Amino acid sequence: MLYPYVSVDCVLLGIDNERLCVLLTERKNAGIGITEYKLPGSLIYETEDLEEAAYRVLNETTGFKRIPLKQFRSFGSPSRTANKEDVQWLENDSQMKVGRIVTVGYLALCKVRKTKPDRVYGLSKWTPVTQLPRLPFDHKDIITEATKEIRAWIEIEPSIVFDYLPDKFTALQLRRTYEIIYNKELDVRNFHKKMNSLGYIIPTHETEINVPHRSARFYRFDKVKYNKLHSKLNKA
Amino acid sequence: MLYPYVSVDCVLLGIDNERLCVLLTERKNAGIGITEYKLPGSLIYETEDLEEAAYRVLNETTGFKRIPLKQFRSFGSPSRTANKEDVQWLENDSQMKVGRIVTVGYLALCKVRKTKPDRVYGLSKWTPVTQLPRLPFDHKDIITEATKEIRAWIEIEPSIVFDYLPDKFTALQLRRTYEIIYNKELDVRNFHKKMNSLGYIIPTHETEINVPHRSARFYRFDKVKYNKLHSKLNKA
DNA sequence: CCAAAAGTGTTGGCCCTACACCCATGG
DNA sequence: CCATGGGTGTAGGGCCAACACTTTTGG
Repeated sequence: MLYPYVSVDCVLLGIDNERLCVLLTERKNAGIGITEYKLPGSLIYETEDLEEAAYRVLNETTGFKRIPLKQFRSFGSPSRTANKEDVQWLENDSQMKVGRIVTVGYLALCKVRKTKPDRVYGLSKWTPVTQLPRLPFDHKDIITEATKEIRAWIEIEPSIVFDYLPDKFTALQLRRTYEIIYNKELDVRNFHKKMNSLGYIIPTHETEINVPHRSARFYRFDKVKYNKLHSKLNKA
Repeated sequence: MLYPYVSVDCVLLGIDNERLCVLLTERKNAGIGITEYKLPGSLIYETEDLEEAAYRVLNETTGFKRIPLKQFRSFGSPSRTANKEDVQWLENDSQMKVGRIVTVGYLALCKVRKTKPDRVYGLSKWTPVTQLPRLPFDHKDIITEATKEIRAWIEIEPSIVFDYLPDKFTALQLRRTYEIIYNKELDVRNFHKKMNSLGYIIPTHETEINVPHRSARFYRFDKVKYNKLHSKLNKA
């Protein structure tokens, strides 16, 4: 049974074509010939924890099950449901009468390529955060808050960027990720130095092939070493 | 009209007798001769924003109106309301039937002395976070999360410590505040240097009187200078 | 004169920044 | 041979941490 007072919304961020993008899902039943988008989200079930609901949405939308999702803020203005069209759509979709809804925002950085269209949510689409379409409720505000939050989160838990990257990645890919998220250029040499000094980014013996320039080395993220280094910090 | 699905809880932290303390309010109607405590909190009203509700609770409990309150996390486990006694009390108190409740946690650092007992909330009591009594729902978890959060918040917005301190304060008072919140000793000389280098902590010409040792200078927090310094950071 | 806290400078290490050149590869 | 990105070292500045003594005041 759905609990029609509280929802979760997931802001899934990824990088596509050198732009920071957010995953939007198609609104089903928006009307004939009309395609509208929204943040992936759902009313919670009566017996479901908030985090559980967020992981359900993540999985239904992307197929991912275990990437770290962070609760970053709740949104509860009574005027969230001021737009009658939005409420109407939600009532159709959930088959419930809804009044005011407080929503809990969750955030993740994840791979753009691997997401898939889904039975539950319909088509989804990675959209640059600078080119958002009209969105229902206060979804634009939620996205704005989420993009601010992601930087703070990466500083606390740098490992989340490796959920976004492929298992083997080049120094350039990692650098670009930081450049796009922080929206500034980073010095190549300093970046290499820092990367090598961390101890948990391990050079492999594989390199790129078939590139029209010197081939880049692939690196991998060593989770075990990372965890050891970070568990020490907690004690200090 | 109360909205019996969502509540706010305020974790008001302060320092008393060299210990980090949290404000707990008396549960009214707990039973004859029994004194029970809880976090100051309330169901939200139907037309009230979350932040509005949090400020209402702050004001009703402490008389403070404008100190910065930060939303830090929501708690929504279905088992929050597992304890029937807690639910019973809440139903008595609110005169409403309640089932599951999602609560939004707010956090502030504030002055211990100036709080006052209140008509709405009954007596309140500053209690060391290491000596909490039995608390209803998941209030202990909420306090634990809040004490973790306060450090991160001070780093982002150092001005909040001055809401806790009196208008004129000594270097020792400020240092003790940091020592207690971060739970480690700070070097006196380095602390003075840092304090003087910030530019928004202004020495006054007043000093302590009637102390059995060299009297300390009072400092004040210059909000205007602070804001100027910080608005530059936002642009960079 | 004693106890208690106030106040004050210097040094070394670490980390961050800025900056320029040669290397490997495919076309 | 050229275009493209890969990969490397050094020097200066700022910030933090460590460290000890003299001053003031009340009792």
